[in-house]
Amino acid sequence: MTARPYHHGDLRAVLLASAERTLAERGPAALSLRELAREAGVSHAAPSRHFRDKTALLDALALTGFERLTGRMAAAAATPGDFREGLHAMARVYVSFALGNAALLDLMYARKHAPDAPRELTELVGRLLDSVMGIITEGQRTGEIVPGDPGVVALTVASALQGFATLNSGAAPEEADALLPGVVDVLVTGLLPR
Amino acid sequence: MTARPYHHGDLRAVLLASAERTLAERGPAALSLRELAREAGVSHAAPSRHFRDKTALLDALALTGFERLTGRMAAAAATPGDFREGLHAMARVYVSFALGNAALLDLMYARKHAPDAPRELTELVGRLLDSVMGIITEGQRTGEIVPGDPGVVALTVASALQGFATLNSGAAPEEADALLPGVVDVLVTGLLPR
DNA sequence: AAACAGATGTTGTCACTGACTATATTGTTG
DNA sequence: CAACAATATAGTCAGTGACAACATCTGTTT
Repeated sequence: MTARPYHHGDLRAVLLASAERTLAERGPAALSLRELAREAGVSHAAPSRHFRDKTALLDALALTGFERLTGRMAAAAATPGDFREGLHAMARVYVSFALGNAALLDLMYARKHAPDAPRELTELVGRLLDSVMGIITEGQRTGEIVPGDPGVVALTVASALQGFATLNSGAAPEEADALLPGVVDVLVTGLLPR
Repeated sequence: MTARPYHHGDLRAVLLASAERTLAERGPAALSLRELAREAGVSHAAPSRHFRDKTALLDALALTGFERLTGRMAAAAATPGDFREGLHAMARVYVSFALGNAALLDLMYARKHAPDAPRELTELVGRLLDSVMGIITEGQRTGEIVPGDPGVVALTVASALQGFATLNSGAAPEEADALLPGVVDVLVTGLLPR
């Protein structure tokens, strides 16, 4: 059979998958278009047919990352249970994604903040905040959560999750898992004595 | 006088300063040892006398960043006032550094989490957490803060600050300044109604 | 003061990279 | 089947990080 067909057939997807693996295993500096092409068994210029330049590939990678993360967060937000359970569930989802894809998450936010960031990226991040906002407004409706601007409350929660991930990246996952519930509870009850 | 002395005199410091400027203005991808050398007016191989390789320069840069940040945080922690004021002050310091040096902060944490991160980096980050821990234990001593593992409380605060910075990087600084006090207050009072 | 040694800087080179151009092959559609 | 778009190839260019060999400077020791 076709020992090596002229057309790869699925180059774009293969390049993205390969790039994500390299990113996770050897960091962003080790990511080279030419090496990706070699791994895919195509010529060094083939990737340019699917990504105008390296940045375009990174943007596409960041996009897939946000899509997956947003999907998981939306799913976690939709599972039944009281507010506190829901918050812990979302925290687990976010942090487990962040720690399991640390380099990718770095790239995601780095590209999002780039001056030439594509519109889709910022939109997806908005939807991510929406999923947090959802359980906040729901909790406020049932009286389980302090009233006030839900945007600020959601931002506080999202900030804590993202920051926790950044500060614990590189640490052993079990360690982070052990710390997370306590952090979420501090978030829930606040710093002031009750 | 010496039109261009053989010895630059201060190459290491100039390279670091130039690198930080380039990082802030054009991003990490635009950082090239050769360009730094050109800007400093030395040959392309001169930087290797001060930094074994590019990573060593980045590590040194990350180190200076943590030194400055840790210093400012310690100063903020030492200023008098009640707990809530102190917390707001530290939040302002951390976030203003983070937003004013977004690319550098990225680099700082990226290098800290690298498998070959130098020991000094992790030590400095520890001292940074200590400065947060300081006002927490002090607040607990005076009864202004909920008792419990101060490490977990400090981690929650630090996480929220770091995450806030990440989520608001790229936004206008005034916007972040407007949001931060509300976020800190949510952190202080918690999500549960009182 | 002369000699030395170590630090600092230079030139030259290598393999690798991202980007570009021109060309070849394939698949599709009228 | 012929035109056309999509996809891949080969070749090339300037820029890069790393390294090696050599040059110059500076401080110290004798």
